[in-house]
Amino acid sequence: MSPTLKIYNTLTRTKEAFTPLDPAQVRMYVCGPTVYDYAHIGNARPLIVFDVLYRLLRHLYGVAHVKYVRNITDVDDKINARAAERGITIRELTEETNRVFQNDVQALGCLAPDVQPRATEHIAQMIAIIERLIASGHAYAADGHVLFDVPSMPAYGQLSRRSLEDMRAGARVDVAPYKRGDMDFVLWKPSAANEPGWESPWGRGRPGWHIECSAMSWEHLGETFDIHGGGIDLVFPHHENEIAQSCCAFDQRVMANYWMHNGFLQVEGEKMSKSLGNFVTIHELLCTDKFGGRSWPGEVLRLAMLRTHYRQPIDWTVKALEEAEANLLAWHDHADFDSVDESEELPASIVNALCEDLNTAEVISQIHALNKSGQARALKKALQFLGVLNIEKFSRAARASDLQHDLSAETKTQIETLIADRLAARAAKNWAESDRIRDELAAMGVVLKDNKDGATTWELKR
RNA sequence: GGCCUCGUGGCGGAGUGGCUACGCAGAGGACUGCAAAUCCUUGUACUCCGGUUCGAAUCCGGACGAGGCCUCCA
Repeated sequence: MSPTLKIYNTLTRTKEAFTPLDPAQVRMYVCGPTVYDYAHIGNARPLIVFDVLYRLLRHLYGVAHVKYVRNITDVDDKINARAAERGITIRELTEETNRVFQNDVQALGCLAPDVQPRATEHIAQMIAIIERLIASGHAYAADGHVLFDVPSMPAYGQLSRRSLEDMRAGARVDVAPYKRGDMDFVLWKPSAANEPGWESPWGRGRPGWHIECSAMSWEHLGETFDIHGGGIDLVFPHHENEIAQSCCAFDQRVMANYWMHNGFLQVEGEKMSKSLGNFVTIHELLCTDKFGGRSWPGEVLRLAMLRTHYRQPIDWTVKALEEAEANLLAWHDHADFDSVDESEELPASIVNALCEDLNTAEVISQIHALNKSGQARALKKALQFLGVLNIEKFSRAARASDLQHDLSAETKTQIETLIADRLAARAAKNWAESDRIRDELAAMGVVLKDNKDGATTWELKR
C-alpha cells in the first residue's frame, strides 16, 4: 500500500493530500526555459525538483500513467534582441541554446519529459484561445494589440493573493494608452517587419508572454490538469495570468488543481547577478573551473540541490558541493552495483519521505541510514531512484583508474617503483625509509593506503 | 507603500505541541610500525519579548532581522 502523497499548494497555502483528476493519467506542466541564453544554476532548481516529483508520480501511479509536459519558449522579445546582438538568426540562437539546455538537464540526471512542446509550434492554439477570450468578453483588440480585460474576471489575483486595489496602489509602471484597465496584459502584439510574426485576425503579430503556457498545456494536458510547477517568482504575474487566460477561455473554475513553486537560490550568500560577477550557468559548473576552481559532475549539483527542501531558499556554495560529493563517494563505496534484481523494492523510508511534500532532506538522511546499516542493494536502488547513481564516475575502481588515466606511463612506473621500494623497506622494518618514500610520493600528490590484506593502493589527491 | 516567505548547534539542514533527525567540521576510541582510508562513540541549538497549555523550537500576539514579488528574472 502506497502512502498518500502530500504537496504544498500555493493556491491554498496549505499542504494537501494529492488526488489526481484521473489516476490513469496524472498530468503535470512545468514552465521550461526561454531559450535566449544558457540556463543558470537557479534555472536548474525547478528542473531537478520537478524531475524528482515526476519520478515519484511514476513510482506511485505507474510509468505509463503520468504525463509530464515542459515547454520550450522559443518566441520572445529577449530572443529577438539577443539574436540581433549576436548577428545570428533567431532560429540559430534558439537551436543552439536548446541544444545546450538538453545536455545540461541530462547531465543533471533529469528524465526527459513526455512532451517538450515549442511555443512556435502552438501559435494556432494561442490564437484560438485569444478568439475565445474575445468572444466571451474577457479580451479586447486595441491598436493592433489584444489585451486581457482583468476586471472582467472577479477571481483574478487568487493565486498571488493580491487584490486589484493592492496592485494599483503599488503600480509604478506607465500604463500604455490603449489599455482599458491599468492591469490588463498583452495576449497578442503587432510585429514590425523585422520582427518575427504570424498572421492573425488582428494582423501580423506575435504572442504576449503568458499565452504560450495556456496554449501548450491545453494542447497536451487538456483544459484542466493536476499539477503546475515553476519558480516562485512566476507566481505573479506569469501564473496568475495563465490562470486568467485558461479559466476564462475554457470556462473552468481551475486551470490546475495544485500549484507548486520552488524557492529562490543565492550564490555564496548573495543574489546571483551579472553585476556581482557571481552569475553561474549550469554549463559552466559542468564544464569549466569557474566555480570553486574546478568542474562538478551533474550528480553532485543534483544532490547539492536536493539537500534543501524545495520551498526553502538555498545558498549555493562550494562547500555544499564538496559535501555533496563526499556523500556520493561514500555511498558509492558501499552500494551493491552488481545487484540486478529489478524486483528489489524502493525502500519505504524513501517513498514516505518524498510523499511528505518532497522532503528530500529526509530522503538523504534515510540514504545515510541505509548506508550505515549495510543495506547495499536498497542503497543502490535509492541512489538510482534519486538520479544520483553513477558507477562509472563515483565507484572506487572508476575513481582510481580515472585519476591515473591522465598520468604518463613514465610517471606511473616511477610511482610503482617507489611503492615497491617502500614495501621492501617496510618488510625490513626500516620505518624511516618507508616514511621518507611516503612523504616523497605525497609531495607528488600521491596518497597511499596500506590495506588490511597487505597490499598498498594509491590515489591521486585532487 | 502593498502582498508573501523565513529566522534551528561551528557550518549546512529536517522536524509543527512532550521521545531534542541527518550530514560536514570538531573531540575521543578501534585498526595501523606510524599514518591514510574505514569503523565505533560523542558535545553543542531552536532571534527576542509576551500569551495559550500540565508541557512550545513547534500554536497565538508583538518586536527585531533576512529574503522574495509588485518591472517578461526559476
